[in-house]
Amino acid sequence: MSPAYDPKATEEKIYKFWEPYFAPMAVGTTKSKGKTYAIHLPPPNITGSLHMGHALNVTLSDILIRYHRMRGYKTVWFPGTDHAGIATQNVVEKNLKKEGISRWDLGREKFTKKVWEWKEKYGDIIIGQLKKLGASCDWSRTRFTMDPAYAEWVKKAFVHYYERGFIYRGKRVVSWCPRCQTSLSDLEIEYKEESTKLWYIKYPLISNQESRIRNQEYIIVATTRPETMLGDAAVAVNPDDKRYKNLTGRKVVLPIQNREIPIVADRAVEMSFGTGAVKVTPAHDILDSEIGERHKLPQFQIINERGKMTAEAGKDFEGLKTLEARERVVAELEKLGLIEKIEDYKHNLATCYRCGAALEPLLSDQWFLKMEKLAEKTLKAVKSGKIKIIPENFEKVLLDWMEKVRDWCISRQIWWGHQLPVYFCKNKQEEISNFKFQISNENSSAEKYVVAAEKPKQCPFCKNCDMKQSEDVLDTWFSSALWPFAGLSQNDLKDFYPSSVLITARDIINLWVARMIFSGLEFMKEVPFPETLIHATILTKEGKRMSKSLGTGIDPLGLIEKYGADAIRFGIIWQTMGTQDVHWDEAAVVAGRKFANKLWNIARFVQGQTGISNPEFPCLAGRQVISKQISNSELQDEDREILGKSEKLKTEIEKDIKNYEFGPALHKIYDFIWHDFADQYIELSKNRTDENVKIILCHLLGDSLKLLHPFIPFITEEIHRRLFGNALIVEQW
RNA sequence: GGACGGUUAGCUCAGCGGUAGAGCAUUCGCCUUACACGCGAAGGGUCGCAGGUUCAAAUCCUGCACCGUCCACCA
Repeated sequence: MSPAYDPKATEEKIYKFWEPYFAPMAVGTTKSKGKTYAIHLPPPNITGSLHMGHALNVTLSDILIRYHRMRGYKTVWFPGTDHAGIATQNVVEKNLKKEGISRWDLGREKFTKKVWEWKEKYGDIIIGQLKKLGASCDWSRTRFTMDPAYAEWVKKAFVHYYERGFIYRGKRVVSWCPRCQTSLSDLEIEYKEESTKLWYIKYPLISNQESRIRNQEYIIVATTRPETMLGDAAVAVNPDDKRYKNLTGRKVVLPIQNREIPIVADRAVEMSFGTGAVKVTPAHDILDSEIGERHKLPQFQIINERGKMTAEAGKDFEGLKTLEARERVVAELEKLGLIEKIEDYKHNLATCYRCGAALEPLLSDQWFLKMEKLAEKTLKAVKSGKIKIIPENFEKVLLDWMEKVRDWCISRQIWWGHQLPVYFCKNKQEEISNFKFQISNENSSAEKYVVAAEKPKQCPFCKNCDMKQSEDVLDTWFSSALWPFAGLSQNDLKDFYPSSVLITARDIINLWVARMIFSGLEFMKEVPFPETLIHATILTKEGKRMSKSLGTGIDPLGLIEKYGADAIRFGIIWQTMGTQDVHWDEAAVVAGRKFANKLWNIARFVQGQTGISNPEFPCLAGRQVISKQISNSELQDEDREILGKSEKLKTEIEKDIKNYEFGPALHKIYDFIWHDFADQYIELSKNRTDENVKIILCHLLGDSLKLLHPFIPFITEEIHRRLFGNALIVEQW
C-alpha cells in the first residue's frame, strides 16, 4: 500500500466489483429476514448534467441503501430519468437554434426524433455520473418516464381519471408562455420583481338620465397593463366600498373602444389598492375571468398566443406586440385627457419557469384534473400521519397548498411528452365557438372525442373516419406523479410498494411529492412512501442559488476528478447538519480527502502491526486475525475504553441514521477514528507487542470500515478487500 | 402581503439551560519508521441588537434589525 490514497486507482475498479450486489437480495442475518427496503431516485431531468443538489440527494439515498443492505434488508434503489417536457424541449430547441433551425422548420416528427437522440446521449451521461458518485442503484431496473411500460401507465391513469369524472376539458384563462407556445400550471410560474408604472385611467361615467352624454364624472381605475383595457368588459368595485356604493349598476364608456361597460360589485376587489376600482378583462387575467364568470361578462380576446394584439383589439392595434400596444393606448388616453396620473410601481411579473418569458394569461381550451377529492385524500394521509414529512415544518407547505389548490391544468401545447389518449372525430364538429380566435385546431369544445388507452378501431361518431389523436401532451409532472409504481413489474410492486422513504428537495414538495401521494392513493390504494425526507438546498458560499445560467453552479464531477468521490460525499455530508441550507464550502471536501488519507494510513499501520503480509486480494490473513478471540483476561484499561467507545459509537450511528441525522453521524465517526482510534489508541499500541492489541486493532478497523462504508464506500471497500478479503458492501453490519 | 429558517472564531458551520467547539485558514516547532493530505503547540469569539425569565442564557420568552427560502390571482 502506498502512503497516499489514490482515488483514481480505486474507484472505477471498485464500482465494477460492486455491481452484482446492487440487485435486491437479503444478506446475512435472520434479524431482518423478510424485510424490504426501497428508494426511488427522483429521476433527474435529461436536460443536462447533474449538479450539487443531485449529489446531495444521491449521497443521502446511497447511505440509506448501503446501510440497510448491510443490515440484511432486501434492498433496492430504483434509478431512472425524467423526460421533463418543456425543459427538455427548450434545451433541444436552443441547441437547434445555433444551427438556425426552429422546431417548426423540422415539424413535430423530426423534432421529437431529435429530442430522443438527445435523451439517449444525456440519459447515458447522467447514469455515468451517478455511478461516479458511487450510487448503488439496481441498473437493471432503470426506467425512463417515456418507456413503453411507463407510457401505458400514464394512459391508464388519464383514462381512469376521465372515467371517474376527474378530468374535464374547458375553455379557461390559463397562464400561457408566448415563447414556448404552451399553457403552464400555477406551479410552473416564476415571479420576478419588476419596476413598472401604475397608470390611473379615467373611465367616463354615463349619467343616469342622459345616456351616453359625457359629463365631468369619472371612475378611475389603476392598472399595470393599460393595453388590456381594449378588452375590458366591466369595472369592478368592492360591495363594501362606500366610495362607490351608488355607482354599482351604472355604466361607463370604455375609452378608445367606446363600448359601454357596467360597474359591478365583487368581493375579490381589494379596497385598499389603487383607487379601489379595477378594470375587468375577462379574457386576459385569471382573477378577472372569475369575476367575469360571476357577472356573466363577455370575453374579448384581444391578445393572441404569440403575444400580439388581435383584430378584436381594434384596427389601430391589430398585430402590435403588447408593449407596443401599451404605448399607443397610453398616448391615445393622454390625448383624450383620460390619464389621471402615473406612478412608479414594483410588482411581481409572472414568467415562464423554463424560458423566463413574461407570461400572458390567455383564454384557451385545456384539460384539467379536478383536485378537490384528490386533495382531500392527500390531506387525510398527511394529517393522519400515514405520511410523515421530515422535518415536520414542511408539512405545512404541503397542507397549505393542498387546502386551497385549484384544478390542475394538465395539457401542454408542446411536442415532447405523452400525447393525451384522446381521439377526435375528423368529421363531426359542431359549430359553436364563441371566439373567433383559436389557440389550436382542437379548440372547438363542440368537437367529438373519445378518451381511451388505445385508438378506437372505428370512430363511434361518424363510423368511418381515421380518428386523430390529440396533439397536446401532458404536463411532465403528470407522469412523474406515477413514479413510485409506473413501469414496475408486478413482483417489484408486491415487494417494494410502498417504498421506504422519499428523499427530495423542498422546491418540489407540491410540484411532485403531493402529486405522487394522491396518485399512489388513487391507483395503488396506499401511500407511496411512509416518510418524505426533505433535504437541504446547496447554495453558493455567498448564499446564492446555484444556477447554470448565473454561472454559480459547481460541478460535482469536477470535484470528483480533483478529490475523489469519497471526499465529495464526505464534504457534502459534513456540511449537511440538519436541513438547514448549506453554503457550499470546498474546505469540507479538502477535509474529506484528508480523512480518507488518514483512514488509508490507519489501515497501513494495522496491516503492518498484524503481520498481514500479502496485501493483495484475496488475502485471508486479516480475516484470520480478526476472527481470533480477544482475551478478556489480558485486557488493559485502554483496551476496554476504546472497545467501549467503539461499541457506543455504533449504537449512536444507528440512531442517527434512523433519524436521518447524517451530518452529526459523520462528525462522530470522524472524531472517533481520528482522535480516539488513531491519536490515542494507535499511539499507545506502539508500546505493546501482545496478541490482544493486534486483534483489537483489526476489530477497530473492521468496525470503523463498516460504520464508514455507507458514507465513503470506495475507500472503505478497497481497504476491506485488501485486509480482510471479502466484500464490505454485503458485510453484515 | 403570508409562512418558515438563519444571525456563534477570518471563512463554512456544530452546540440549544451550568466555566465557548469542529473543519478550513493563520502562527510556531517537528520529514518521531501509518500518515507533511501528517504530528505537537499557539493565537483568535462581550455567541446580531434591546429587554425579560432564572441561582445560572449562545441556549428559554418578547420586541427590533438584517439575510435567505418558499408561498400568494392587489389589478
